[in-house]
Amino acid sequence: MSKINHQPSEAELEILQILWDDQPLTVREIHEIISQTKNVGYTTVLKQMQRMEAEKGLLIRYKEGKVHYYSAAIQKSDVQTSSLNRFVNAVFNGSTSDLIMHALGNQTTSKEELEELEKWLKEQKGKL
Amino acid sequence: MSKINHQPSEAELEILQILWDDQPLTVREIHEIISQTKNVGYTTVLKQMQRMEAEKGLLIRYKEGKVHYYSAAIQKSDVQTSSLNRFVNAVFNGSTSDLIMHALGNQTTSKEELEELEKWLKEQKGKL
DNA sequence: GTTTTATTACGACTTGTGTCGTATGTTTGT
DNA sequence: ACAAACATACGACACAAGTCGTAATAAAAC
Repeated sequence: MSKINHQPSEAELEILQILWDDQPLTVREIHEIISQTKNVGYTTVLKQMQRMEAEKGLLIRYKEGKVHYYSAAIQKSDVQTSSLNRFVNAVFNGSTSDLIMHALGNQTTSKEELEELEKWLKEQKGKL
Repeated sequence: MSKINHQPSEAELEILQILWDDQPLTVREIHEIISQTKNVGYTTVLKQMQRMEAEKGLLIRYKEGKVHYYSAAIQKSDVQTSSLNRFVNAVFNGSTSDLIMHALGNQTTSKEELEELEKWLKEQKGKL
């Protein structure tokens, strides 16, 4: 479990999520995916990724011919864990159970998610 | 359930949390509480609160003699709900169940907690 | 009533994030 | 070999957040 220096911003998270799903990718590929939901220029995404690579250690890259391929330099679960910690402290006064109650009370929780959660719970109970 | 315009920042949340716990308070009182854990100037907190009152609608205040008393202008649960939504989208790809699994995996989860959660799950499924 | 003290108001600076425009370099098709 | 197409590099700007110094003002102490 490596340490995360600073919370990635939302735009950075968006890029990381895409990469965690499928790595490595070029800037163009990332930009195409982001463009589907957001109106943002190619150089914007490029710059963001360059900063994520050079200034923060969020991405790594290698050159192949003309293009650069990027991958995430940090683990998804590490980012999720540290993000969650910060979040629960800032918004729920550190109370994880409060967070969970709110999360469950939220309408956007789908039936599929509930079932997935049930399955996971059964597994956990088995482990005890 | 009122709409939250923009996610309060971490410093703003810190002030809001203090107020949700005990309202109304003066700038000096808030500053004293924050000073216990953070080294920050009085005018910093003041400015923050002034911006939260005048520019964003996060606080309300009234004058009494020389001092101004501040209160939160938004509900804690509203902020928590909207914050949680943004957060789960940005960090967990919108999957509430992933969030919950991480939250539970973070700490030692007792059998009682798991069963409590199962009960909640059943209730939620009933509501769908 | 004048000085001291507390409180608010205002302006300024710094850093980080998001956003591009333009310049420069590299392939590739002809 | 040259032009068109495409990728990266670099610099710039706007905006928000965090920070504080100093000025102004009001209350309290003398």
